[in-house]
Amino acid sequence: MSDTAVKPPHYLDELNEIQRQAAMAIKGPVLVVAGPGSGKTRVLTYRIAHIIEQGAAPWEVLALTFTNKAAREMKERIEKVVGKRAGNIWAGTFHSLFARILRVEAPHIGYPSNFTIYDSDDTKSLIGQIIREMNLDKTVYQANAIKNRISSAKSSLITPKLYERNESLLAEDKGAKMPLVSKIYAKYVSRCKKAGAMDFDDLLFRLFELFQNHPEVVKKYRQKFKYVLVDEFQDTNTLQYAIVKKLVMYPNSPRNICVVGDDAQSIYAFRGATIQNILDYEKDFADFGIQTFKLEQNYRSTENIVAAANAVISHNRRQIQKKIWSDKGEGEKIRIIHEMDDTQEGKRVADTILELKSRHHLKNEDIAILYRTNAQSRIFEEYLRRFNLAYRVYGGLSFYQRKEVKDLIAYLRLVVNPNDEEAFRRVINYPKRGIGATSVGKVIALAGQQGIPLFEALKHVAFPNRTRHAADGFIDIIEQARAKMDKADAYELADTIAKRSGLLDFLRKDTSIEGMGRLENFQALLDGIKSFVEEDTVIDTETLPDKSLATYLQNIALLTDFDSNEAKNDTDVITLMSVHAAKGLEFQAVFVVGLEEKLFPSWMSMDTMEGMDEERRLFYVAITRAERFLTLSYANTRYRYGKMTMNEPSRFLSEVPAESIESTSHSRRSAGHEYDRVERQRAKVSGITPRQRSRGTARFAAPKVDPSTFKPSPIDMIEVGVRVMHLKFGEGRVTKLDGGSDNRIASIHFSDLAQPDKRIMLRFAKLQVLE
DNA sequence: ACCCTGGAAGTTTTT
DNA sequence: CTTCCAGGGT
Repeated sequence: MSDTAVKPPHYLDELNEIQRQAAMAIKGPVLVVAGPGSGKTRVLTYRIAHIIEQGAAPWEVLALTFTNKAAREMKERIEKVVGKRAGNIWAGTFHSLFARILRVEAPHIGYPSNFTIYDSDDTKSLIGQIIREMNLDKTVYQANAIKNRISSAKSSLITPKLYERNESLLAEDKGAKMPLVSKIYAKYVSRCKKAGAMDFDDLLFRLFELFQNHPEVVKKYRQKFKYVLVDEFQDTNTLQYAIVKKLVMYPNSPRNICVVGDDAQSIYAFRGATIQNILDYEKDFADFGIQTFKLEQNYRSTENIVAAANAVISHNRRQIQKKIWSDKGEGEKIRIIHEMDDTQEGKRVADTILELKSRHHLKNEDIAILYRTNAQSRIFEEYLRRFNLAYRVYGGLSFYQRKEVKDLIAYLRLVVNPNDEEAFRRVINYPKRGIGATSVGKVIALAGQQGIPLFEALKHVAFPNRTRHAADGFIDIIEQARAKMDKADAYELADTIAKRSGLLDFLRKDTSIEGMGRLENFQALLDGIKSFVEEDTVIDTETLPDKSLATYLQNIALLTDFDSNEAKNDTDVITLMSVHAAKGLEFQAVFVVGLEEKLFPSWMSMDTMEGMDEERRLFYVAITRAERFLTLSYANTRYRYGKMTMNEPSRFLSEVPAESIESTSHSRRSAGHEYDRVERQRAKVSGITPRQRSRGTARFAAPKVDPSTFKPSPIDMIEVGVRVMHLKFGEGRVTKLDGGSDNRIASIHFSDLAQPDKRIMLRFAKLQVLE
């Protein structure tokens, strides 16, 4: 290259050669195959920055991600390069960006622009309602199962009409003794439409329909979005890819599209995702000069971890060839923890966390516990609390799914969209106002007869006087708020409703601990609405981000647990989450727990090859979250629905190469800590398991320390002469200290023991100083 | 119309 | 072990 060549802009200097090529190839179709920790996000962000630096307007860039968090991070990083303009990039989740488009275009397909978004609970409840109305046996027609079937039909572009004609789907339903699923599907769709509501899948499906049937609309967006990027492409479903194609595949299109993905990390097949999309993509764009880049250097993990990951994934057959490597040095070996039961697994993990923290100066935020099912978090929470380790559980119930929060939101939804059936049913008699099941039945009957919305029917049903009065009161609350909708902002409306509906008073009356918690959440919701109103968001020139209630509701409908503002308060905490939720994250130390057959891999997936492969990819995702320390754990028995179950160790454990595994004190053969061996021995003798004893049911040889109040003191509090408490040895006095600062050893006299003098390494021991 | 209670059923993974 | 719901009593 001559010396007159332009030096690449500075932000590109932060990329390696192949990353830079991928970032700079902004014209034409691009496929980036990105292994874990290979700087995928970095490439995407600098690529977008580059696109803008090369002259494109921010709003001409469409970047589709799977989580709000990923989108937010991306925007923040782009902002560092191109400044405030980054705010105008269309970066967000499929669902949120499509909702934004639909907000404008919905009238084209017979929806109001203030349509409601039904979340999973709404969907499930409506399906349940339909099943009840059809007088079907709900133990046969399970709402959840049907919801999944409808969801996957939509994700494969199958309308109710197509469903009815699809022999194989019908046969499957018959086989499952549910021949009427197609009928339920049809009813469900028409009820959603009548309610002016879209479920999560509709946000994609309806947009596709819109693009399909309204050429002038799709044309508008084709012209607008000159650059399209898709993150986590392996997790897109048929429908999502179909929409993306609608946007970039048309005559004379520049086809400036870049998809980034890793087939080995595809973990959402259950939701219709298919790596077939990657293969199709290569085929679809083959004639248009597709460029493929493989990012194979892992900057995240040590060589041991990468080697383990490679070995594990090699058990899967179909995959895009690549060799992930790291130059971070061999690093620590992988530890395996084997315990007798789930309780001990919990304790041992907490134990190991303490040890890691003191030995390697890790902070809580460097540590994560990952499990296959959310239900597993409990035991770990219990022990982390006992050991005084701060943590946060992600997943499970998000803030916006809590009852007290949903109740107020239902009122607000009804104000914005009086046809919203689910919101109506939720609050028509909550708090109790004397409109019971019989009355609601009348409303539903009338609405059905006359084909009018429930809220409309409520006005016209002939009720007894007392009920009529109650109904009028309810109608009044909603309609007064609606009348003020144009003038008042979201907070004013919400505040009024909170008071007038009686929700606030109702919550205030409950003075139990849980009740106060609920009130707190309720207030937090109001505060949240207030800050939504007051917050200065970057003004988007196209889709006016107003402070209206409708906008607020749309925003929160697509938030997950990850996005709640609670998370910001507690910073230095250990992360507990499902493996699915951990995708895209990284931690210094990772614990993958519950590695047993039927749990991880899940029993639901074990009967098919595809299912097993997906579980293995899930395991691959789990172990590649770790930067330096990886611990895998399993237990022989585990409580499920209150009864004990026995499990074999997960097959995945045996797929981890032996040379990556620490073999000294924690090998698979080793039964565990000294403490636990003692416990088990005692159990054998007394017939009492450690589990029972730790619950305080036994009086035998139990330590005199109550583990639930035991709080280990910091090491530097321990001095000669100090009285201390030890979990297993009881009370003692420090007689001597020696060893260097990193390696101090205390001699302690425990008067209750047969052999009272112990020497204890302080960095491992947990001692509580007694005042 | 509302409250209480006993029995049954349920847990993959998520936007 | 929880959560949900139906059915009976008030």
